[in-house]
Amino acid sequence: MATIYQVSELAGVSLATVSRVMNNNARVSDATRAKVLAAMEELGYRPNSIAQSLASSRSNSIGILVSELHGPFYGEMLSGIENECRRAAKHVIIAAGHSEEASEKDGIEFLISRNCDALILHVEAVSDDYLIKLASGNLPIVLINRFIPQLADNCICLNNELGGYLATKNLLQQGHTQLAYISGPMWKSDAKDRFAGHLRAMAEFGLSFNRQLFAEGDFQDSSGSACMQQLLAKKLPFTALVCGNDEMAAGAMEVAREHGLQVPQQLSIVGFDNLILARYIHPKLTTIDYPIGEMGRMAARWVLKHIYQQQALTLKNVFEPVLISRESATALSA
Amino acid sequence: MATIYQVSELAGVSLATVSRVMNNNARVSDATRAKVLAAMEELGYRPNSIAQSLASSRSNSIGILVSELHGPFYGEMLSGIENECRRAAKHVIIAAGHSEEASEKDGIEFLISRNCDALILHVEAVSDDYLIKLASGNLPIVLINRFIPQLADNCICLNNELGGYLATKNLLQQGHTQLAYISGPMWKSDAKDRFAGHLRAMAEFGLSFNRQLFAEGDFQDSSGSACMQQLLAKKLPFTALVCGNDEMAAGAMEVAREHGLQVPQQLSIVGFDNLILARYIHPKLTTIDYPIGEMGRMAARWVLKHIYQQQALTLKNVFEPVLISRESATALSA
DNA sequence: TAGTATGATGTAAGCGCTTTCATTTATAGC
DNA sequence: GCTATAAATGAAAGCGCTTACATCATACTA
Repeated sequence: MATIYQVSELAGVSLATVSRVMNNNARVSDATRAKVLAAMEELGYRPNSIAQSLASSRSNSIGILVSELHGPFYGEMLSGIENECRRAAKHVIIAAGHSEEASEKDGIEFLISRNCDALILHVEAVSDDYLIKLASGNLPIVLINRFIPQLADNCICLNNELGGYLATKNLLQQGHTQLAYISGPMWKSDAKDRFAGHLRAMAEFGLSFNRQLFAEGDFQDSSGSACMQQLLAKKLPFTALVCGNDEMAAGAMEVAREHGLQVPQQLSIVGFDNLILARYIHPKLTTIDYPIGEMGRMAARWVLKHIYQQQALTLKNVFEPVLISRESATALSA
Repeated sequence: MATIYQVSELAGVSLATVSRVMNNNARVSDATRAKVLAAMEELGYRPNSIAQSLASSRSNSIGILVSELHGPFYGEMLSGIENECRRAAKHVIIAAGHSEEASEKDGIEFLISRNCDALILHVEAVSDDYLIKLASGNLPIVLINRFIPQLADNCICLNNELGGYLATKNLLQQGHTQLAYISGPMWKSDAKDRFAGHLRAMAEFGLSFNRQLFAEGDFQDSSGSACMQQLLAKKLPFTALVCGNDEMAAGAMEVAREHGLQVPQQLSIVGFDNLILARYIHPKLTTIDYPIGEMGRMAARWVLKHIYQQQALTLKNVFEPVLISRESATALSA
């Protein structure tokens, strides 16, 4: 592999000049630039990014921490980030946190030791204080799907409350009055916010929340099934079900089917996230769109703008969810 | 951030000694080692991986190229790889190739410029020759889901032919004799191999292949739907359908439903890959398991063994698929 | 006891770049 | 043509490590 030294020799200029044309910041005459470029071409020169990093104390890499690499959600997010970074010739280093405090901290440590220029984190288990302290260091971080007032500018999130509101309102507008709710784990802020939105919509329609028709799952499809079993076991009537996410909705729908309930004729179901699977299950799931790919892209842009000085980019911190109306929720037939 | 120099000063030893205890290869007396460790601890020293890489010309990072970051398939694979690498404190740099030749080459270039110690590639569009040439350089590569005889040792793949055989045989054993086939794009070796397996099973049962009941899609669910439409339009009878992958099976199943065909009572369907979605669609899809996560892990192990000298690891190059029997395929009722 | 392995440590030369500062060369004003 | 100023280029000092190679004790051999 050719080095900058060989290029400089072939072009008949100094190292410094070659470096300048690479980073095309300082002024280099057109003639010299052409010579250097020709030499690079001839040698098939490719800069050694490690050496660049060491010399410039900038690794051009962005650390990403997600809960899991598999599953329908994070892939979308990574895809958005990678896309944006690649264009800017930055690279991503990825670690998984598995929604566990120790593991998340571990992953962050790992990324730090890798000399990332910035971190994009989708963390759930770690405390606000930890993050605030982390952010006060000299390594910039951006948080996806988590809002911490002190770090507001660094947070890219979805208005989960509005999403919960929209999901519920949709059902209410179609005449449903007996709604059940399967929530994600209430210690997660998104689960809590979605539920808050539900409550707001209920109140707006003059309906009171019935604790009997509420169950708390863990965002997995299996817990959707389990919660649905619980709900059904109570023998209380309800004509609509709103779920904290699509996966639990899928699990719940299956149980409904097993109990001979027709969806949506006898039971309307709405999910949240608009995962791919929402289109695959039958009937197709009405849900709330969570533009996670777009949000990943935005996080990457945040970094490009703040760390790599790409001033032209415009940023957006909070995304508004929209209802995706499909087949699983319909008007209540008299 | 403390540097090795400060550690050496505090411990009262030379740089070299500190470096030795970090890499604990050379012999250092226990007393000295303890002093150094204490100094590191006191300073909260963390080695600068960039500097290590430059000095040792080893980046401790492994480049991964997948077709897409999103979607149900690659996430699983990445997860397997990350898992294995993380344990060994290696990191992964990820790029997407989008199943296009230019883009794949581009991604590979990108990874090379990032000084990866090895590459794990899931490529589709690039030619065998290109890969052979690439492999002959000094950057080791391992190929997932692609078999090139000259590079046999570097290939981790699934016996797709056997998978196709198993899928079809399952139907045949249940009494079906009129089978339709929706294939992936025949220029992809996995699609071709799966189809070859289908043919072998058919032949084994003394059945001849009917070109009229064959359609070629692109592995996406929409093409599964389109192919199913074509097949149905021909008005030829068939009681079972084997699909090149789960996504196309899902698309096809939906069209079947729209045409009033009961699955599996009137039409048995089998997919391939055993994606998560296979469990979500209704009826649950009978399919062939593709242990892509395990294969990703194996690719990582290959690298750990060959590049980072972890001799203890045992490797496996070809994986055997197994049939996952669920609800979408049943015996032909007389 | 000198002679020689052997183990523990130190010295210093890079790894391939970036970047400051000094120097040279071109441009302009008079 | 000569100085004042700006633009282009070069020299060289790192960035924080690894790793020959050199050095120095210490332990063993004959």
